[in-house]
Amino acid sequence: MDRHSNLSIGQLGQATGTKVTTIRFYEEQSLLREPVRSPSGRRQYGETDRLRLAFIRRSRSLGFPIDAVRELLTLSDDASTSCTAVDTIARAHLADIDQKIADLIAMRTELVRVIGSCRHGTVADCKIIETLAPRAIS
Amino acid sequence: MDRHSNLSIGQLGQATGTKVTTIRFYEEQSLLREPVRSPSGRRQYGETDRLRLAFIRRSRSLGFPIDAVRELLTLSDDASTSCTAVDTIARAHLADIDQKIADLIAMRTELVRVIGSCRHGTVADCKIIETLAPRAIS
DNA sequence: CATACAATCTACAGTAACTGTAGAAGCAAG
DNA sequence: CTTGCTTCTACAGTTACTGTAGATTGTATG
Repeated sequence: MDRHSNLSIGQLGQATGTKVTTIRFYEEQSLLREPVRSPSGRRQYGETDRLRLAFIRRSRSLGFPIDAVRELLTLSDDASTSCTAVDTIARAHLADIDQKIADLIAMRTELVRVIGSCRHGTVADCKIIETLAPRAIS
Repeated sequence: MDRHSNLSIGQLGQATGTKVTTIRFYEEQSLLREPVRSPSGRRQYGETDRLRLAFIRRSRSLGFPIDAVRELLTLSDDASTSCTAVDTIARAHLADIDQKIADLIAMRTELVRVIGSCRHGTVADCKIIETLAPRAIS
């Protein structure tokens, strides 16, 4: 239908906000199929490729790891798949994100506590260093 | 004073919750000095090493990158350094963490929106896939 | 003492998801 | 024709470890 846009790798990159090297990387990872080549060996892409890459980029921007993106692509290629599989992947990823947020907040809380103890003297009685080192506490 | 504990690398690992390979890695990264060796070439650590490693582990658990830990160690080695340098590193790290949290929360918000649109049909009319792919939206 | 098993040694590959580089070749414009 | 940009392949570097192979050493038991 519409694969006649004939984009160079640079143009595809422009169109999707993707670096050229990253596109080649996705190809190597089999997220993108190997494109048609020009007589001199340059990659030529069409609208289908652009849409697929856009899908990949959007998934990645939501933090889905490459493996999950690969699964999502496979699922989306088969229109009869149950959407439940898609939902499962997305919820697993959400749980991951929640865990990361929780970890970072815990880290942050502790770090703020450490920073708050700084009295801006010399390191000799620096509370930050002391807090980091069990040495000076015990 | 107290460097006569003579710990094997395994014992040092036990004492600080660090894997043996990680300890060797820290040595390679010059976070830990090269320890004394036994006649047969095995590493022997003392209390000073244990404290230094504990400092590293605590810093790492707060998310300080290795380079920052290296700086903190250097600073803490010179008792006359101004604590301000330490404070600066810690605050920079805090800003980093805050940015990461903000990014994750934005991601999460968007992901929840995507997941919420799932009606559990087939992929053919899966809102998650649609949301990921610009194709079906336009 | 012999033997088995655990711990240690060095050196290197693998992880995640790219990014950057080198060196060669193609392509368009002046 | 030359300049300069894009593209090509192939490979190294990033972060902070983790795991593995193959060899050696130390320890405990029979």
